[in-house]
Amino acid sequence: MTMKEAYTDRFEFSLDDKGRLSVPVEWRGEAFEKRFLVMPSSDGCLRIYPASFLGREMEKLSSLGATSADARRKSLEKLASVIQAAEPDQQGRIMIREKFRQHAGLGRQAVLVGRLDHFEVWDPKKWKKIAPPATTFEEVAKEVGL
Amino acid sequence: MTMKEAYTDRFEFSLDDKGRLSVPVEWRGEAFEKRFLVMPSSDGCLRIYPASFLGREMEKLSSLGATSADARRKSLEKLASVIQAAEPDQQGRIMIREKFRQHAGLGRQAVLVGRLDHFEVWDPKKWKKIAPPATTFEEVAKEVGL
DNA sequence: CCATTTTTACCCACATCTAACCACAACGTC
DNA sequence: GACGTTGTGGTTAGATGTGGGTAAAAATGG
Repeated sequence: MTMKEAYTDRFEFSLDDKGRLSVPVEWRGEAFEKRFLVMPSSDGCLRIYPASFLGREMEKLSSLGATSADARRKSLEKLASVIQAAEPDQQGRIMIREKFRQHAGLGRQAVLVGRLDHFEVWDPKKWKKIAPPATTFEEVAKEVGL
Repeated sequence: MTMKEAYTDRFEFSLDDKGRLSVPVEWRGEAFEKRFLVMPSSDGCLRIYPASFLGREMEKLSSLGATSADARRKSLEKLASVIQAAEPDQQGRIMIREKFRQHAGLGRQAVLVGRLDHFEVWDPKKWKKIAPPATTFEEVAKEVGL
């Protein structure tokens, strides 16, 4: 797998009454994909992956034993039923359906959090509650063993 | 792993009110990367790594068992959310967002400290307090056993 | 099948911010 | 001195985030 560029940093942007959300210019380069999948997350945010995510998952299926692939396929099919595809308009915004905004409790503001191969969208209040209080390099280095 | 060139020496440069900081010409050669990751450090400075750092870490993930990769991924994702990517302008300066300047307590001056595969950015006052007093080659040679 | 309402995509407008450009003093080299 | 480089500071054209209008498309309902 070739990694091009990673989603990093945090941004706070506004959602207009049409449900449009700007994707930060930092995540718009040639190395980034221009099509996304919006999925509800169990921790109360939205996870937004590059569209190629599904293709990769489906490829993984074919390199799996028939029995274990079957269970995975069922799970993926379940996931597919709650995924919204989204493509930015010419201003770089993606439209997030109301169903999804509701899931994340989104109002007029949203926090976008970079997570390497994808990013998350949070309601600012929720984010403040669950955000780690100043993540640092050393903290993670210890956990990961750099 | 191919080591190209190492970040060495110390420099004191100024930060303008736009948050721009010159990268020393000593660290600008062809052998150095032209894209950086700015990360907050727990000792109150900023750690600045070549951008390839993240790519290498992500590749390590894919060559790991699914279970142990999961915990590592979570940690790396946490780190990603507090990383700012930065690219020098045509004068060789990188823009450091206010969020990060605040973390390091940076004013109009900054000390840049070479750390082999990365460098650190310090507020001059903080640096004076923690700076090691005049290390010499022989001293370190004894410790390391050169 | 057509009429009506709702939704969506495209376009334009605009304030703010950024990045490219220019300028220049300090320094070092030839 | 003439020249180029480096660090530093401003100016400005263009990009960016945001809002709204409108026409096309889709959904809904006879």
